[in-house]
Amino acid sequence: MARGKIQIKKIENSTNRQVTYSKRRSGLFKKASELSVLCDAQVSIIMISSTRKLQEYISPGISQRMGESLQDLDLTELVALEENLDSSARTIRETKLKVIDRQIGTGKKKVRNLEQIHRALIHEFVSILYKSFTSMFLVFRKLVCLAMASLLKDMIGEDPQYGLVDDGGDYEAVHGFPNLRDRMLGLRLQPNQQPNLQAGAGSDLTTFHLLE
Amino acid sequence: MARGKIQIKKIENSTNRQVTYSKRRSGLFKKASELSVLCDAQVSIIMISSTRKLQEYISPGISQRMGESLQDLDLTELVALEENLDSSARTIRETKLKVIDRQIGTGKKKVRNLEQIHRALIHEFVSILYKSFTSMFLVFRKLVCLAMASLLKDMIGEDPQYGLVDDGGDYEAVHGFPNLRDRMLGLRLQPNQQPNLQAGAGSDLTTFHLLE
DNA sequence: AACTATTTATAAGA
DNA sequence: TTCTTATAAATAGTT
Repeated sequence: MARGKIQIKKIENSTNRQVTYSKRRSGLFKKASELSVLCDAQVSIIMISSTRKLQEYISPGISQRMGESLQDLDLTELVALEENLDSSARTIRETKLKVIDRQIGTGKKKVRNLEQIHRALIHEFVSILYKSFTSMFLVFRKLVCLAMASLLKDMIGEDPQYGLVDDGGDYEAVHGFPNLRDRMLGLRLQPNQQPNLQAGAGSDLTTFHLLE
Repeated sequence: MARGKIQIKKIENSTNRQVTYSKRRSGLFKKASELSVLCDAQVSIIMISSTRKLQEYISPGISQRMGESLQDLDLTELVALEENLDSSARTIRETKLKVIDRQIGTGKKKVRNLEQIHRALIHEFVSILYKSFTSMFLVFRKLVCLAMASLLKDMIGEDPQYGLVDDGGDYEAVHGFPNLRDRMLGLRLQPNQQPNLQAGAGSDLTTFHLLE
């Protein structure tokens, strides 16, 4: 868009492609940031470059209860969040039932007003749901990253020479590892494992170096 | 950025805010699309407007094995994907072990070459991992949306008059519903439930109307 | 939805 | 990587 018009097709030159990626990523994140402020919206962007780097933008102010640093999230948070969600839903449901009780008690009238209250309750409930959705995604991504880091550690781990002991060849015992689901569940017990993660300086931009 | 410079702060006028949201969302998604093509990258954007609409952009070509329409995903896909991932990891591990065997068999030489092969295997493994990550996110989001739709159905469901039968007042039995986790697990058994979902016409833009 | 005067983003070059 | 700058693209305010 500058010293000449370009065609929107893959840039074949690898260097140019990376430079353009970097520039346009900045532009995209800036636009996302402006949009979230101007329009009071929540925006998340996840990108994976052709060089296998995962980078993301998450607009601030996602949730007062779950807005803690990404680094501090673990699976227990997910459980807490779910309980939080259920608790909120329960409160809303109970309020609704009280309203229904009252309406029925006064003779099954004021249906229109009841419907308005009902709508307001739904509104609050959905608000909680969508906040939870965003938060749960963060937890989920965090879990996957931790599991990936854990798997990778097994493969590139402490053994550039594969740590092999020529003791008969039970390689499977040395190299075997549990599947991703077991690993994710296992993280519940060891929450402070750190992936090889490089956070932007206090900003909303985080870069994960997936490959050494 | 046109007929006058603006300050990047919340637009207080609701109409203007929505108009700007719509315009800038288009711009953001266009930029994302261009970036993914130009730089051969994968880009996902998730936005929630101040009017409680969730919208997303996902760059095409995510995965040949999981790239099916979002509408067709369900929890069984997640399980299949996980098995797929484990299978791939196993293949890579076995190949690696064969290479190690051969190297050891020929006298524990060629360590440099072995390391190169090892790196290539890691590379392939990470490639599978990040594809899986993206796919798993899609499945996860889909699950949450289904669960949310299911919960919402309970609240606004078939009963504008709350479907109450004045039979003694066991409202809890009528209005009680399982928690989100049970609901998500339950979806495994009823995969074709549809949320109130409105997909863009074959494009990469999907809008979820979270509130009627 | 369209129209433009401006601002902003950015491609190419340094 | 960062800067410069000519030019393309995005968009704020208006109709």
